[in-house]
Amino acid sequence: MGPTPSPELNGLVRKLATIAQLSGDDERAILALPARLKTFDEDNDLVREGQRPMECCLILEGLVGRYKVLGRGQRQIMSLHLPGDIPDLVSLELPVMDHNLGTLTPVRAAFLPHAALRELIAARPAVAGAFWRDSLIDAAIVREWLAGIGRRTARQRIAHLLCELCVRLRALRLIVDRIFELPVTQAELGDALGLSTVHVNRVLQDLRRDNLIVSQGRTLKILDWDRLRLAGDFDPTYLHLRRTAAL
Amino acid sequence: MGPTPSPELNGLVRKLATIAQLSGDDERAILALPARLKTFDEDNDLVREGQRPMECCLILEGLVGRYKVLGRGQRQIMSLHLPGDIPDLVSLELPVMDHNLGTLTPVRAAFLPHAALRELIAARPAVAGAFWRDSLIDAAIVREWLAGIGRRTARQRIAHLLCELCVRLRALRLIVDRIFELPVTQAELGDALGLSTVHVNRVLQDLRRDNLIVSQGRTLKILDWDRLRLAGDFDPTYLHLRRTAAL
DNA sequence: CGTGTTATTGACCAACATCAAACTTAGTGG
DNA sequence: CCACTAAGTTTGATGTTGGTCAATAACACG
Repeated sequence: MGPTPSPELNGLVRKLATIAQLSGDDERAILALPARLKTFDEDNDLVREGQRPMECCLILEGLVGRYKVLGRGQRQIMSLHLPGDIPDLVSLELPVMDHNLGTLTPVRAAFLPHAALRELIAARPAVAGAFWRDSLIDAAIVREWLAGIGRRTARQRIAHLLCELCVRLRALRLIVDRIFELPVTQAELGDALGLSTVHVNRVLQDLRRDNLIVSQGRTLKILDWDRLRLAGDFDPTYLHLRRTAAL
Repeated sequence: MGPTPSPELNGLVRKLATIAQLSGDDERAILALPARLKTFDEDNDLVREGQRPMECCLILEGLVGRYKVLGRGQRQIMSLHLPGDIPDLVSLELPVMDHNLGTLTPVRAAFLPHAALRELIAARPAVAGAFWRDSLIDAAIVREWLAGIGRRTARQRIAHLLCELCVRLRALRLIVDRIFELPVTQAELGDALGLSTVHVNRVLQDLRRDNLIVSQGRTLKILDWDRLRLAGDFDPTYLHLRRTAAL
């Protein structure tokens, strides 16, 4: 008898369901993965550059950022990861981490041994395909960010990111309407968008002034989806979601 | 007996050899792939956003750029692809292209049917792994570019890109020393780096003035590798090459 | 030789960064 | 319940990198 099927791994199944179609057997095989649960405070690293992890971390709850620190201590966040993501799935094929994974909020994570994941992949081609697909989508999101940082204005970039997070959260059924927690500081937003904190602040004020969004505390509410989408030049194709319902 | 083993596909084998270890059987299976050869002039699209390709293109010769065109006609090149690359391998899992692939030089390419690639992947796990690994490295390169555009100065970005291309070309044994053709216009460099043509020009002049590089025509020669590397804050870890000899 | 593309220059400008201070908020312990 | 503190946000003043526009020079190619 294998390990107790963790209800914890349901998030992974749900996430994969947003991008691929899996059979009941596939899902059961995923749920049977052995997992070591762990919780982290805000601002902690799950995995660090240079490490050679023996496990992959599945996010159960909270927000994780993938980042590098360049030359003079400047941080660039390269992607944001939501519950259901396995941001270091990459470590299965690329043993040495070339970036850090850090929590932006308190995080609950499940650590899945490489060996078990490899078995799963070998035994269940559909799951292997879903994982491959997931890392390709991950890459597509990074490319979209690259295009944004390279060619979009600060206002566009911020609007775009808000749209992206909204769509991703809705696809995961973590929000229903267009109201969500954005538990990141403006400094972190800047690190993700290649902007300074001060500028992020000013642009956010603009967006509020224009009634595109409101935010009380860390709750963010998109007031005018269509105009925000327009302001951010946002087109969700690059997310490659299965159900366009997510829009 | 399958189709004639094309010497053309050797480039793919050589490329995969730089990132993964394949058996003789794996290599023979790759070489047996059916391929439709095609040549393109400079500035043509191999695949376009929105398309659903039924084949993947393997670059045999020339330089290919992956790009998007945003809102007001501004182009962002998101990656550069050298001979041996299959830049649209992604289309196997993500049927709708979310970007364009265009030639920056005249290009010879081999088109490989999806069906044949799927059979290859199903039959040879090591090849599947190599492909996965390849797309993960592709993503790692995009992340590095993202970090650069987000946080590095124009000078650093340009120096970094020159270093990257040099290392990649050497890994493929396409150059021996540090002299290579950079058959791209300054406008294209700008599109890749998120800079204007004018600024690219000025920074290149600086690099020449500082004796980091020389360029006659489109032949580029790195004069002072160590200082260029320093100027670009370049660390090749993210390329995940098998032989560090490439340095 | 023309003719079109690419590189170079100069003048000017805008977006965004930096610095530093004040203000808000949320949490903490007495 | 009220300081007190630390983190985050907001503001203003000022600086800089790199963009834009437009013209000229250098090539490359037929």
